[in-house]
Amino acid sequence: MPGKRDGKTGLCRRQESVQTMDRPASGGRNGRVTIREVAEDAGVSVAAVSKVLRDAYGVSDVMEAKVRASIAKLDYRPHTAARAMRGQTYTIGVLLADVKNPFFPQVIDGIDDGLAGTQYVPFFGIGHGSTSMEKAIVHAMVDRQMDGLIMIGQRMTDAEVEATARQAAITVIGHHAPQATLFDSANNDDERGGTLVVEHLIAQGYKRPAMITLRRADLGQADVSQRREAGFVSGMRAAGFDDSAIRIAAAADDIDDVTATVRMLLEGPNPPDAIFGWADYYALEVLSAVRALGLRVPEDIGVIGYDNSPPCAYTQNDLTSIDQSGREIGRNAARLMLERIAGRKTAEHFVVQPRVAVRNSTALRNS
Amino acid sequence: MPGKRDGKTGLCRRQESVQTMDRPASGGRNGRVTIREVAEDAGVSVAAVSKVLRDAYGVSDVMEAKVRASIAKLDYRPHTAARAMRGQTYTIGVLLADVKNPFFPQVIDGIDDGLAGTQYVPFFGIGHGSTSMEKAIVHAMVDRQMDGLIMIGQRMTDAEVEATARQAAITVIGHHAPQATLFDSANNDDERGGTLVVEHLIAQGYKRPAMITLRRADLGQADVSQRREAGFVSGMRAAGFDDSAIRIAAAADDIDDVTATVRMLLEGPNPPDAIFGWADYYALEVLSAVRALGLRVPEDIGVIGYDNSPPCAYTQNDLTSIDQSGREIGRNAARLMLERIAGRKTAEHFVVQPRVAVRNSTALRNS
DNA sequence: TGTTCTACGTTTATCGTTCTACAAAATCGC
DNA sequence: GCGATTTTGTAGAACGATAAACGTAGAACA
Repeated sequence: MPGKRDGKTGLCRRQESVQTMDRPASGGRNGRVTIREVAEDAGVSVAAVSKVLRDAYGVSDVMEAKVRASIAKLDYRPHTAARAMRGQTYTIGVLLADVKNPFFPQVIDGIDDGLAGTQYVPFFGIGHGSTSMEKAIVHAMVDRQMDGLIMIGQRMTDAEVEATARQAAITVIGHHAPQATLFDSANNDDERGGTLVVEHLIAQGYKRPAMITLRRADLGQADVSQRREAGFVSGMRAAGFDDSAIRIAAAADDIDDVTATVRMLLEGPNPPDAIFGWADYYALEVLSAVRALGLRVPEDIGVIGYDNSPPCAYTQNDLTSIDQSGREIGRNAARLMLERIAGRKTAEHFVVQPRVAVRNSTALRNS
Repeated sequence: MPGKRDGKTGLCRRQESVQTMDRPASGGRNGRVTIREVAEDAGVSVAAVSKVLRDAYGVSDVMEAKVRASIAKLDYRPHTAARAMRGQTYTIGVLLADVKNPFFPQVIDGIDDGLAGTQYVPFFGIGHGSTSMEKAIVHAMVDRQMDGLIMIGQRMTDAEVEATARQAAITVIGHHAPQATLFDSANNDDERGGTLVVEHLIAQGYKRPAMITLRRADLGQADVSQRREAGFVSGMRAAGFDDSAIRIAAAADDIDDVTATVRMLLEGPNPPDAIFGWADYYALEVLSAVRALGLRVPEDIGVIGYDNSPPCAYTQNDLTSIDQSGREIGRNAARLMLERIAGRKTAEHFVVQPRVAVRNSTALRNS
């Protein structure tokens, strides 16, 4: 018995139990108005109300008016779980790889923009940077019959995403899969962005740029950090650097490791004079590390990030960054999602061009 | 059998659309394994499977083993929507007042801790600082039969929360309602925290502390910013300040307004020598503003925040802050929630004591 | 020995929607 | 004015779980 819920089935001898009214928090309807009551009140059939709700075909203006009046009068709200049994849930699951990344709020704003005025509501799952947690969340979303999933910065493989795509519409953000046919994507051109970084640093007069990127075992070529690395490399080559002079250090997603990696770079032989953090939240930690070493930014060392998230603008950061129009990306992701749900069967991959948002952290002038 | 799903009622508004047979995106089961198939495979009744699933009373070990084997073999996952019709959804809705606040991730980690090992999954709704949006999200959560709601930093009135509490178990975080009986809460002692700020600043030698707080029309006494203000005021009084010397300026949740407010304070008569931002994300903007004015921190002006969120530790911020043990709060909120769902009927209000996390931004020494 | 209790398992009604199939009414074409 | 459509509306079967009610067999008790 211990550990089991609900010790009483029909076993109680004294069955006279008074039907208490108090509804515990869980289960059971709470005097919720149902579609049946609305139908009764409006003097039409249940099916008619359902049609009005879904904006379906075959509803006269007069009937619609009656039904809407009753809905308003009774303050009826459709029971989403019941809907899910037959139709849609009008719910979009959004998987956030983590909640600390200051870039994501912009994307979320964009998603909200794109969903505004529809019946769809976004709910968020937070992956905490763990692939297994991401998978669990995706499962939980599918179990809940969500109509579509938007995944931001997730690290699942394309195959895993495609498997899920058979159960719900999917749009990925921060993951390049231009060849994918079963799901859509919305991104900026991360490779171009990586190259922009080099071009900007060189133009500012820096001579020895290095990059700090994300260290993870499970990254594939589709990952944004890898694309940015690729762009960085080709930019460096184009600027005349020998491959042996192109330095990319990897650090775990953890301030201590980022700090240690920065130290290693700066205290080693031939230290860089500018560091590119693959994302703002890395670059902000790079700033912290170089300041802790007593270096001046931008004179002793330039720092540049990626995302152009709000903290970049703070005076104490004043961080140059690559703007990837997060809000625009979010807006388009929502649009793609709605189109998929509406029936589009072919894949679409939205890409926006990045640009440099110049601030003081790379303000070294050509000497 | 696989019969004709989706003849799709020839009812489309315009008859242009040719409905294809497979609709991955919306509705309909996708070859999902059902409880019935599990029952058949295991050679027991569906009720038996259901009992195993719910860990309910009346299951022999041998039957449980059989059922679990079949579940594993068929990779069965319960259909949450179907469960919601009769029982629970095993879903906890978490309302985040906004995503930008760097304090919330800690709380979320705590919630995850508290939910780990249970069947419950948290899903997040994001309020973007708008009360109407908060209400919409709460509605959406209730519509989806979520078993409980944890609200972080929301601004709804107690009456509104209590109305919702009749439909789902509720725990609030960042909102003081010690008298509430229908829902639980988990907080730090914000009033004490406000006083701690004054005590710390005075001990460091600052002479004229001021506070910058949140300006909103709809704040009540239950709100954390108000509690912190109250603590600040009583701390100042205890330190011997006359009421006329206690300055609390309000700024909208917006970097430009915070910057303008800081300017106004510092360029006005009798400027403060230390500023307390009611939350870290305000204090970080205060730091930005004072640096933009060319002031040195901590010599010319001390700055202190509240929450002790990760960015405080960055060298460029090095921000003293009040630690309110967010993770602990989150953990307890989850615990309270699970207890409520399990049937607790009396309210419980968890409070943790705040403490000062000293850093360089208030390092002025007694002269 | 008969009665009660307990443990375990099944049958079946039910939750609130959607959507197919069908009927009735209105409109159209000629 | 009459058949052929189109429009508007309804009835009722799912959807996949939960849980109340009940059956049965054996153990414990008297």
